[in-house]
This record gives sequence, C-alpha cells and structure tokens, in this order.
Amino acid sequence: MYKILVVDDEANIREVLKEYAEFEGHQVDEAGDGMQAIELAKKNDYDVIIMDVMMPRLDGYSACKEIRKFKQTPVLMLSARGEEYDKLFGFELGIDDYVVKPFSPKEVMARINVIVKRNSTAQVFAVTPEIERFEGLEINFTSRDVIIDGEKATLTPKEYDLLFYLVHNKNIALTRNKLLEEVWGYDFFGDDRTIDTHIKMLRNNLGPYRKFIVTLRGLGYKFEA
Amino acid sequence: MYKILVVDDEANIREVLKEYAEFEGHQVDEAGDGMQAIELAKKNDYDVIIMDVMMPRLDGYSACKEIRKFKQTPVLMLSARGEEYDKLFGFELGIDDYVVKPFSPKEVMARINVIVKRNSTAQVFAVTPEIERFEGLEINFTSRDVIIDGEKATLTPKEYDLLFYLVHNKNIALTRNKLLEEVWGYDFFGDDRTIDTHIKMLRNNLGPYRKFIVTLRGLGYKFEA
DNA sequence: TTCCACAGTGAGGAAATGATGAACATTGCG
DNA sequence: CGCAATGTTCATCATTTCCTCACTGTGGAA
Repeated sequence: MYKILVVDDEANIREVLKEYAEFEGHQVDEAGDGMQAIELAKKNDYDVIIMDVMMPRLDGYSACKEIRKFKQTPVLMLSARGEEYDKLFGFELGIDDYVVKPFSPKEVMARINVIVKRNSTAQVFAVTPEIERFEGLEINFTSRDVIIDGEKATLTPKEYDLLFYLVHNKNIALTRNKLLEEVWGYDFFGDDRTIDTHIKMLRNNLGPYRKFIVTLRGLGYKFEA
Repeated sequence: MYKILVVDDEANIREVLKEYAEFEGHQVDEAGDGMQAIELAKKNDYDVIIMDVMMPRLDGYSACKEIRKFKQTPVLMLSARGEEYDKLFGFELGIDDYVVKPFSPKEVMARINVIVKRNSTAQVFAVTPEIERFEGLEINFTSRDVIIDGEKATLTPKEYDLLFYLVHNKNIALTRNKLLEEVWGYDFFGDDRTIDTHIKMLRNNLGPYRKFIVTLRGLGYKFEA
C-alpha cells in the first residue's frame, strides 16, 4: 500500500486516479492546485506524487521545485501532449517520470510501481543533453533559450515547441501528421497549413540559420545539421 | 494498418466508423452486440476494439470484462453523455479510453492511434538511423537522404518513394501492378507508362548506380544488389 | 532477318504543393 | 473591458512535380 498525493485542478481526473488507486489498495489524498500540494507534501510523507502540469495558482513544475526543497518525494507528471515539450525532460526538477494525456489509469499505476521501487534503491537517471549548438545557433533546452550569434532570440511558445521538437529529432524526416501529433497534440483537429505558418515564422526568427530547416516536399520537414 | 472491431447496435454508427477507418487504411469487422463481439474477439486478434456501452443482449462493460478473460486487446468505449458516468471510470475493466457521443470519427481515429501505439511498443528515444548501402549508393530511410559517392542526391517525392520501395524489396521481382498499388496507391487508375517515366528519372538521378535497377521484360522491375 | 510487343525517352499541360501575407480567433493580462 | 500577443485559417501565387502521349529503341521468337 502506497500513500499517494494526486494533484490536478480537474476533479474528474483526480477522481479517476483515486478510484483506481484505491481499488489497488492505496491511500490517496487530493489537491486542486500547486499551493495545496505543497501544503500537503509538507505535512505528510507520500510515497509518490502524481501532478498535473497545468494548474491555476501554481503550476506543476513550480510546485515540484518547491517541494524538492524540503522533500525527495518522487513525482510523476501528467501533461498534455505538446505542452512545453522540452520541460518534460526537465529532470533537474526531479521529475521521475511523466505520462501524456490521455492516459489510462492502468498505465499510471504501472509507472507508479516502477517509480516507487526505483526510489527505494539507488537513483539512476538518464542524462539528456541540455544544450545543442549548430554553428552560431545555440539551443538551451533547460533554460528554454535560443541564441543566435550571441543574441537571444524571442520566440513564441509554439515556435519554441516546434523548434525543440525538430532539434530533438534532427536528421529525421518528419511528416506533417507526426508534427501535428507531437507538437500540437493528438487532439488538434486543425489545418495542415498551420504548420507551414509556424515554420515560416520560425525560419524568420532563425535568421541565417533558417537553412537548417529543410522542406521535404510532399512529406513535411526536417532539421538538418 | 490496424485490425479493428467495431461493436454497436446501431448500424449507422458502425457504418460511419467503418468508412472512416477504412478510408485511413484499416481493416474493420463489425458486431451488433456484446455476444457477437466476444465471439469475434475470440476468433481474431484485433489491434483495438471500439465498443458502445448500451447494447441489447450484452452491454459493453460485460462484454469487455468477458473479453479480458482471454485477451488483452485494448478497448475504446463509446458512451452517451451522462450514461452511468461513474462506470466509465471502471478502468479495472481494462478500458483504455472512452469517447462521449456524439463524437467525430476523426477524434475516435486519433484516439485509436494513441491507444494502439501506447499498447504496442515502449517509446523509443534514441532512433538508430536505418541505412542501406550498395557500393557508393547510400540510402537513409530515416533522414530520407540518398547519397551517391558522397554527394546528396535530390529526388522528387515519387522518386524517393519508388526507390525506397524497390530497395525495401531488393532482389524481388516487382510487377508494374504491384508497384502501382504499393507506391502510387490502390486508387490510382493511371497509365502504365507512368512507371517507366519515373524509373527513367530515377535512373538518371542514380548516376553509375542506375545499374541496380533491372528491367524484367514483360513483368516489371527489380532492385538487384 | 523481320516483326512486334514491350521498354525508353522527351516534352507540354495539368495538378499538387509549399510559401506567404493578411484576416480572423483566441488567450492572457492590466 | 479592451488591448496586445499569439495562434489559426484562408486565398493567392510561384514553383515543382506528375502524368499522358507520341515517338523511338530493342530483344527475342519465328
């Protein structure tokens, strides 16, 4: 039996997870936002915290960071696909795993078992490279900065997400569908052309390094370095 | 291509889903109630089952439970709004996701993709590029590059597709019909000569390695290495 | 050698595709 | 509420790519 803290602003989701967890014999507390989560994490010792990224008052990342200041409770993040893609790799926050919505509670429970077991023994994390450089183009996944010839570029969130996804998959041909699914999310039912527009803006913002973004006619795009 | 079982007592709904799924290249079986669904699920291996909750003879929940006794096929539930809301969360039944009526087929398909992928393989992070080499001809299926004696070749989409298909089936005799069907698509009703033209252009682009594309008189072509 | 069915080739018009700018919608914030 | 920033859709345009077709080349059977 684990003691679990479920943090999400949607009562539905909390409810689903709670039911399933209790069905498996665990004990569950709930919190509706990051602040409450911190309160509870301070008072009680949980075996694991399941936390949504998007929440009012205080988001999941910040809450996680805060909690880490006083406890090492393992955290499983829930996130919508395409949601600040890069931060999901922010293991420096101490996130132990994450699940992309829509998830099956079954999957969440399976992962929790892995996390808790792992936590009781030694922690081994796979290190993801935090900075990538291509000539005068520097991309910092951790700080979410893009630096062009020494100058920090200002990209919109979608532009960041798109660029980060392209770079994470550099030298891989990516179809429009793949991009939509991974960057926009499985639940985006919009126009293909949206990608083109964002590619356009991204290219404009990359100045001389627009050359890295290659159009694959009849297919999609590729970051070629 | 997925093998899908659609279970609903309304023929309309089955039809809509079937059409859409087949349009996307999947193969669909139908069942009108829970009993039939169990029969079919026993006989065949589906990648996913789409099942309505409310059905005569045997409802969706019960059918799902029954199927789970012998197979782990992922299940997507369809339910009317407000229909035994709580039971939808009976994930102990092994329901992987659900969609509330009225739904868009597009959405259902999107979710199916998520479910099947989630269920099949664990996520791969580092992709090892898939490369084939024949003397000075290098074909990278991942980056979609063709390199001839160290120089990158520029092929049109159809040329890539054709080459990739030939190489994937190297040393296999391919009839014109087979090529049309696989590279152009089953719904292409054009001239045979079209292939010849593309083979011609492909050969021109392959320089010295045009020799790998062998004409089989009276039959078709072959990539011989 | 002749024949002819089948393959190779070049060119022009049709169709598909991506880039782009602007309109429109949505979101977040003071 | 209204504004500014961001994201999405849409129409247009230039370009690439595709397909058809008429013609030429060719291998092998009789």
